[in-house]
Amino acid sequence: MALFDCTCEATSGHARALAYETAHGTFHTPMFMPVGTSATVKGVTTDQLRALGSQVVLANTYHLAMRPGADLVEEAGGIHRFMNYDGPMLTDSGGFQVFSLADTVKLSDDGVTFKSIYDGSNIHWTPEENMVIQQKIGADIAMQLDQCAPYPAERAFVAKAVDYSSAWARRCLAAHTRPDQTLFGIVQGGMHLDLRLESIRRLREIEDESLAAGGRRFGGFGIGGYSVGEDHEVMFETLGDVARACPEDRPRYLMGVGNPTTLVRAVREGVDMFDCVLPTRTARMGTAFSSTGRMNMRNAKFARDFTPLDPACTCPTCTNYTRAYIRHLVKQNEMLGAMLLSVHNLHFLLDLMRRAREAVLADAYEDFYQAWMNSPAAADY
RNA sequence: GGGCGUGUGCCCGAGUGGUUAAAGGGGACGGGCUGUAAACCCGUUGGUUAUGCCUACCUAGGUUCGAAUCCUAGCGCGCCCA
Repeated sequence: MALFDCTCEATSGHARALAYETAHGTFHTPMFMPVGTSATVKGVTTDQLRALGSQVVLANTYHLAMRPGADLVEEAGGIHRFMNYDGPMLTDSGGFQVFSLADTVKLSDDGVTFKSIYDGSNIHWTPEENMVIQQKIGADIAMQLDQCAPYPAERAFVAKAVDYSSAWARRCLAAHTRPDQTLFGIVQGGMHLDLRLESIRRLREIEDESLAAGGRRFGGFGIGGYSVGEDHEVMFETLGDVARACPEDRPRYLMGVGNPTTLVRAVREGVDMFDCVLPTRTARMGTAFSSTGRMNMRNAKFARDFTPLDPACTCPTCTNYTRAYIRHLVKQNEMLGAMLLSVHNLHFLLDLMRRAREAVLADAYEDFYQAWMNSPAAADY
């Protein structure tokens, strides 16, 4: 396989099992990607990530550009060497910060202006400048600069977000040159199917033009702007049509979604990749994912429960520690509690997608889906 | 033995006549977290036969229309003097 080749190994209904070649190894879908915003998956070492079977790990362009700075990461030998992770990596462009830090952001046709959360300074990025930064950081996959619209939002506002995002997609693709890195486009359009399809149409047009001019194409399609406050059912009204309108020969990446049931459903709609802070953030806050549903480890009912966190789980946390101990750590605000739960929650989602992949390879995804939806956990996520 | 100070809800602690079932922390209990400004945020936290009633600011008396708040005595604790 050549760099960035994408092979479809199997399908089962709309669900797919892909193999995708990067300079740091091949990753296989369906897949969940742990989020390591500031060049660290909080509380988890890269050795542990490897042992958990983590494939792609995310980092964030906005945060790394502010601290420690893209030049420093480049000087360190790139993001992989800097954080000691030799697997595939992906950087989000900062598009999510256009949403999450909206109060400090100004948009224009020429890009985005942030007020740094670190020191209050103003940072202006054109799409080209964003590409320069992401290429210095050096992840295997860069995301285009985009605008993630909130929900609810006026249709005109969402349409404008599509305009900005597609204009910036064109400029990002033209500016992206690093040979060992690929660039994903991002679909916007909120909960409006016509805007979503228009967004996809423009991305395909942009890469057709690029290819015709001897340029590159997108390595995959990010589906952004979901999970921004809407009910899950609202997302599923359009997600399947959106996913399947994306090119069939490349990964479809539903950005920012980590709810287990949502993952199982989205794979059935043809989505291949996911990332989310949910497993690690909820872990730090004391919540565990389990085969029987969510467990708030602060709850008094676990005080004298000397059984494993999830008896059905094989992760290091579940094989070595009890609920009572983890509750004690969480209640005392001991950092080990957050670390053990982070490992467990990541294992839960990584393993869920591993089993989803096996089901696709066996052309039995519908059975896997039904089994999950009928499990005690499904209703709890 | 004498002087001065102090005693508040599970804990610490504010309050020094009425708007006080009593600020604020902590703890406890519960909830939330979705391309990470989050080891964070939000509730509840005297009892009850509950738009009321009861019990409560060391104890017992007292002043007052009204006291956690003022007075007296006792008890506990702290510091200083002997």
